[in-house]
Amino acid sequence: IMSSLNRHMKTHSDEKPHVCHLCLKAFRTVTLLRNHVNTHTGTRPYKCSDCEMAFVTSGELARHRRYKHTLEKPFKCSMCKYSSVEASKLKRHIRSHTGERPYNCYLCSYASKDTYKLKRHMVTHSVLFQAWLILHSMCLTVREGLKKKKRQCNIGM
DNA sequence: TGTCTCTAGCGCCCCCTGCTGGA
DNA sequence: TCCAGCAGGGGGCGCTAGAGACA
Repeated sequence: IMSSLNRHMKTHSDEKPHVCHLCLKAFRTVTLLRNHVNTHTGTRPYKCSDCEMAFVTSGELARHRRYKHTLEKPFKCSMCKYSSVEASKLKRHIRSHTGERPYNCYLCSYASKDTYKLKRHMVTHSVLFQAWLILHSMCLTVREGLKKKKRQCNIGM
């Protein structure tokens, strides 16, 4: 019990002795640091047994498996038939029942139910909107090119 | 005591769909 | 009527943090 308490107390301190040598970000535990470093190196030790996907953490793999393979959706809406793999998705869904819009645009009366919608909306205010569109279409072009290259590689193998 | 593992949570991006206003 | 722009709803993954389990 005391060791659990001691460990919990550490979460209230800013002590993060484990530092990433690649980006200098600090972490509380070695495991967190290792996971973080894996995101730099692309190391994904948790491989899905049913497809080609691989992940940095076991949690990500478990979630992927629920989304793609087991189709298990433990979070159920009490007001309708909607169910979700993740609690946060259910939370977002419930806002469509309650009408809650916590994310306000500071330039107009628009308010959004989630952060990304607000971000997307903000683009319509921006003088850089056109630039964004150009960049976005360039990104899509590059992505399509990479996909094509990947497909060619797979055919080649 | 340190590490692994699970769960929770926030964030980002994307897709599909429906509505609306202008051509 | 068609089309572009925009917002709503939701799927899927990236990453971090806290806490239980275990060697």
